[in-house]
Amino acid sequence: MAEPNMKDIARLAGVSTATVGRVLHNSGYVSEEARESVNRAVKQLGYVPNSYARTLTTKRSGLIGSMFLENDNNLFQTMNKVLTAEAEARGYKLLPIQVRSDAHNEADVVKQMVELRVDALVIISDAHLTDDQFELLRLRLIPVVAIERNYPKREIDNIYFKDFEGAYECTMRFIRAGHRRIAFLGPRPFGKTEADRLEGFRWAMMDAGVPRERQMIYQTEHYDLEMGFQGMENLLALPERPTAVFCAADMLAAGAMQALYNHRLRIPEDMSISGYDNTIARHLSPAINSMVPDMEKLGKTAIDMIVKRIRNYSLPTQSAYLAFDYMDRGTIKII
Amino acid sequence: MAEPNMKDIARLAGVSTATVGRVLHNSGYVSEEARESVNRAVKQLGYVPNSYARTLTTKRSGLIGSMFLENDNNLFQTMNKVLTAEAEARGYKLLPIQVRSDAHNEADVVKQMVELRVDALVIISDAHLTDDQFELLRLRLIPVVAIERNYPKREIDNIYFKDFEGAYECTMRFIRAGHRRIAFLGPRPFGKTEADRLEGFRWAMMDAGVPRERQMIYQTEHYDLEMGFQGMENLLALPERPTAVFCAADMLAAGAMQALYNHRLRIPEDMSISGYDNTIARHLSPAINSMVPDMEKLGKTAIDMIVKRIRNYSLPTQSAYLAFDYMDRGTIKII
DNA sequence: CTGAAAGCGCTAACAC
DNA sequence: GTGTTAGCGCTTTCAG
Repeated sequence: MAEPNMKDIARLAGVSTATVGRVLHNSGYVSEEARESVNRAVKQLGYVPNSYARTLTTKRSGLIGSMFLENDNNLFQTMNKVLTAEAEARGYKLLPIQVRSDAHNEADVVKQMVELRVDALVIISDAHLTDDQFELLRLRLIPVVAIERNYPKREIDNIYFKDFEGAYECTMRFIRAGHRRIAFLGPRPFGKTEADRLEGFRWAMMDAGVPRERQMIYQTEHYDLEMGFQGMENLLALPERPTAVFCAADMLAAGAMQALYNHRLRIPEDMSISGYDNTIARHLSPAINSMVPDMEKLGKTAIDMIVKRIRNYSLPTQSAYLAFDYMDRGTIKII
Repeated sequence: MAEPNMKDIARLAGVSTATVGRVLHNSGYVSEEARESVNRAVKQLGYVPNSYARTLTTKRSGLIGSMFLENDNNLFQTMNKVLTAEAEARGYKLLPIQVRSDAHNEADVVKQMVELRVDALVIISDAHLTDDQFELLRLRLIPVVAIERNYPKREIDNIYFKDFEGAYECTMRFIRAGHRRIAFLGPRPFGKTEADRLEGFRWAMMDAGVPRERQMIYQTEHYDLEMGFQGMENLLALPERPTAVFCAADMLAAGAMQALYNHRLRIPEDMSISGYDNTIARHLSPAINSMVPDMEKLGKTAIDMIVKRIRNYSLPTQSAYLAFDYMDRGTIKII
């Protein structure tokens, strides 16, 4: 018998399937005697409940989907980890689906999620949805929470990190250490996250008395290593080099550091540097300062929003801003 | 109507659910007329099939589970990516579940997989199972393929990488460049993979005329950055320093490079180095030589083994050894 | 070419 | 305390 079911258990235990159910869910009154014989039968037959039958009846999958793009760094992986942990703590399971960039796949992920009847969906960062997909989710009354993205026209909860404050603090650290010629090396502001990081830098610099037009800013198209390399090369070629570079992502810092290495410039003696997001900062030579997002809080907040909205779909839109911690690894020279 | 089903479609299209099914699966004869009105109804109602009902009837989930431990590097993530792609090409979906190390979770993952009625299971590297869990899978006739691990007593297919050959080649590259004082910095041989890498090094060295007892070997407990750092510190403290270090994992190389950085030793001028597995090799300063596992092949092989065993569970055990490619980034000095 | 109907395994009333 | 039974939405014969 490859697939024993409740009926098999009931028969072997000499009870009805209802009683088996009661034992399995610890609900209602069951005699000690019945409970034991059911448990024995379960063990003997190696019974494992069929989640499909259960979901079909209860119309509740207990699944929270999570969509994310493939990505070199492990930021999304970490997010999924905390989401999984928190989801389980609240009686749900996380179903993480990586959106591959090839072909039709992108459009199908949401359909897949709906097919699996997820009770809610987390959209991580730039795993963008089309209007049709949002519409599908709305029709199905599936709560959606977006991380690091906002969809103002839609009833979608969102969670952001305090990127303005984070970038401001990062820059301030350089300033307080005596730097003035500080460069910004980061992506062009294609999203709020990116824009906030740039603005955080700009405001800190202005507060330090460096007017906007005199600020050194190198913008990249993405978060790629090569672009960080190129950025640093450009900055080094300037008539007046910066003494410090604020990289708006660890991966860009990694590329930048390869350029520094080629030029035989040392950190922090010849150049001060910091990264952002603390993804690979710890693994570089040397390990660099970075901003650490509060992941625990992310998990808790996201799942909390979801649970609330599952209870009441028509709640007003929820928002949250989460903090960073500065991780100092000594890559800023004090001058 | 939040959840239209086949009956709703049938009613709206003026046909029976059987016909709806035929249209949905492109099977059997359906009049053009019927087909169109069904498709129209599907669109109009935003119908999405209920996978739970389908699975309940067909007793085939179309899911292939994949279990892996959380891990700093993105090797497992890459594996899941190729497995997903290949699974989809063969009409399956991959269900990747990360085994968290906290509490009971470890034991429950397999049960979860069985609850979801996965058609097969991939065990990645050291996501080890207990005897009970194997037994559960065997009872259910669920095919299992293990990557980088072997379970000789059980009917489990396995896939390995050619770690002996890979390590041999890595070491030979140093030797051919004129090095003799080559150190091994890698994990103690707690598994076949690890043992093979160590042996590959040893044999290459012996072939180069360095007797076993004169080989410099520093063994670590795991693949941690800190252990790589410590290892390099130890090697540098030797009366006769190595001129080259073969790191049996990129992460160890990253740690080792932090030690080199502190000592102001440059790569490859002062020390030649190579990593392994090509996980973060590309991101380090400088980017280092590494062994690149053939991931495409891994995906294809794993899913192929699985499909074969789904067709015929009692096939003899299948094994595969996959090759590496050497990636030269110029971190070996020619002497 | 199309429809009716019998399950798949489980849950949740509702009786007893 | 326990058992009966009616679905959940789909696939799949089997008749037409």
